Amino acid sequence: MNTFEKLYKKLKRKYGCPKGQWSLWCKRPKTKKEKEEVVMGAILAQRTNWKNVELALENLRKEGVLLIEKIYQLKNRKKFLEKLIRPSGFYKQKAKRLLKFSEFIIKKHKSLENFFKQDLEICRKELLEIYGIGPETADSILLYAGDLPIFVIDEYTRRLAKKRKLAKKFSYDHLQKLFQENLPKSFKIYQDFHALIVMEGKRITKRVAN
DNA sequence: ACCCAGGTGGCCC
DNA sequence: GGGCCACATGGG
Repeated sequence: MNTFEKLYKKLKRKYGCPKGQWSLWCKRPKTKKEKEEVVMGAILAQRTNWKNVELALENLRKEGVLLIEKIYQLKNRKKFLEKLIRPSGFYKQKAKRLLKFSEFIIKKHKSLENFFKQDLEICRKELLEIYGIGPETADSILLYAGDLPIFVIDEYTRRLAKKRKLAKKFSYDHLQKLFQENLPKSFKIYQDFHALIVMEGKRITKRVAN
């Protein structure tokens, strides 16, 4: 067993099953509706506290628009969408991003399901071409909504890699390659491992703050 | 009254 | 390829 696998086992023993947000994100299989909720969450979570994302998701749910098709229909009611997602911060940008994403899915692929029928590489390339979708958001969507084997690199992963000296370079592509080369190519392991890294990261942040 | 949080795009060199 | 900035809210 290599360093990465050992770390995974260790965190797994420490935290057990994914909790909170991760109980949905790591759920298998997910319904169509749940997958769409994961996508919205991934966009709203950019540079924001998960607690604030939940407030925004709750507003969308109450209005019955926590679906890609429904968001697309709000294209002429941008102010309304902005109001709903306000708690997640950067709400004007994020409203634009949700609309751009929905427009892409509906116009080009009809549904999220159809979109995921393509090869992983094609899916990723198309996601990165959408305004407001960078590598982390794209990979979160592929891994947690699409159940596709691609490892997500975020700030917590980067910090952990530095702390444990898992790498010499810490660019997104390099770290992603490193994690993937040292783990079995399994979306289930990638989903769990990344969730565990975030759970561990939050615990440490909290401890330092106290 | 600060400071922080799963990023991204635009601009500059 | 990398550095700096804007974007905005809720909670400690």
